[in-house]
Amino acid sequence: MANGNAKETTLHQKILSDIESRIVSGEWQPGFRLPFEVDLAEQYQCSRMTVNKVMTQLAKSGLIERHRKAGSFVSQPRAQSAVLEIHDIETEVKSLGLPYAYALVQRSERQASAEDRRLMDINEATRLVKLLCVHYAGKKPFCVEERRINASAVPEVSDADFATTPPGQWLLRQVPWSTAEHRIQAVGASAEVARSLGVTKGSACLVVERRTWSNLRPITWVRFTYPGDRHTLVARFTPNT
Amino acid sequence: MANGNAKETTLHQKILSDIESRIVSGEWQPGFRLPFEVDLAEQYQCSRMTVNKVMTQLAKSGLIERHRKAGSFVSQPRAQSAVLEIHDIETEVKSLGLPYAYALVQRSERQASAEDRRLMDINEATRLVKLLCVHYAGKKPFCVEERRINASAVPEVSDADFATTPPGQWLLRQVPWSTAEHRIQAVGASAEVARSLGVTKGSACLVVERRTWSNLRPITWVRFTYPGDRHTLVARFTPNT
DNA sequence: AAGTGGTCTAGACCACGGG
DNA sequence: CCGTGGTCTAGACCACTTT
Repeated sequence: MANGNAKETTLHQKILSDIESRIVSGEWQPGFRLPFEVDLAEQYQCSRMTVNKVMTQLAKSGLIERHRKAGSFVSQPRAQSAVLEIHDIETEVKSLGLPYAYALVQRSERQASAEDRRLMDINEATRLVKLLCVHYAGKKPFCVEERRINASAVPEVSDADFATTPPGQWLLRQVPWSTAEHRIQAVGASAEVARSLGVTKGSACLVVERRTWSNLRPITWVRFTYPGDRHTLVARFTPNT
Repeated sequence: MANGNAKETTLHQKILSDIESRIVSGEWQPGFRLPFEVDLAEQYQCSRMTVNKVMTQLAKSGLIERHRKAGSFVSQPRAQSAVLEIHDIETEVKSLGLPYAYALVQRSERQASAEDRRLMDINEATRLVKLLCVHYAGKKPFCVEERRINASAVPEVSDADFATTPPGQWLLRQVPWSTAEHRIQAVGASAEVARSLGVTKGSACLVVERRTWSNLRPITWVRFTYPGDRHTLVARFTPNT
């Protein structure tokens, strides 16, 4: 049907893509009630568990909604949620085929200021390491990184040398798994950023801010500022998966 | 452990969050080999299928990697993938507590130009409807929408009246399920956009471009331009789900 | 009250891949 | 080879929700 050339291996994958294509092709419109699990099991000559696995997956992906006693229904299409891959800057630069370089511009350590507390949701007793770095692609500045690291949560940061290692990579080793929130905006370059990036003041820049927690503790806040004409974020969405 | 106050209901949920918290807390470091399914089933006093469900989910979320004969291992933390919710503009405006309004500025229909083909991956025989619209939050312009719709794939578009209904909502009803690719950039406002948005020319704007396919056919291309100081995209990431 | 999905079990067979 | 995960089954009981 509307299926490219996916190599169907397992039984539940076949059933999944079969039902999926009926939905995305419009054969089963939003609101349509799908056959019950027992009936599908009969149709596909398999056990109910196998069908259930498929239906559970379809429900998780948002393609159908399920209600006990009522049945399973094709969802009304809703707000799209796209997956945004946030890569490491070094990886990003190298995937462009350009040599990567990094420079630490400034470093300080002190108690959290009011501004810090606003950005990071921490109290004033918290110690912070603040960094300003520039990432280069070839000779050109690729982006500016402003970073705050919670030294109370990650005490090793006080001894860390960020002269050669970008703080993002260092943190990834210190705090393996985390939760993050990203904010994406367009802003005009400040005088300082414009100087670091080699662009004119006020020119459009893409700003990605990230706050990171681990075990519910704030770990780091970072703001990446990219020249607007040199960087694009890409996100993809498919009903599958 | 590091778990907030999630109300654990089912057995596999309990096992899942138990293992999850061991990983995110660092008790099980990246590279650590988890107990085998049979052993976990023994530990939790349940069947292997239940453990398998949990482990499969952990693998899908990227927290662990699994290899036959070798076992299951805590993953090395990789590039973060954050989920970006792309909302309908009307919903977005109303969620800010502001009255929503919409205006169609311009409409045309013709064969695809070279520029159109570059943006949409279509051939020159394709007919396109091109629209220019402005979305308002209260009295202020909220964003400008430039849109191209594939009239060969969605012939009903020729009769559609976009004077009162934004094309996004109309399309959602015509083409219920689709694949989309988003590109996010910062650009300086062009003279035309600046006029429509009531900002100064060259001021930073957030641009979200979306290409949409259904059944592998290109359906629509749209570019939303938001004043940079009035709009932020938010994306969240958690190891769960 | 009845029917549906949600969960769980105790098996089973197979394919992959490390030793 | 043979241990591991991947898949599948044919049951079972329960919770929820609509009737």
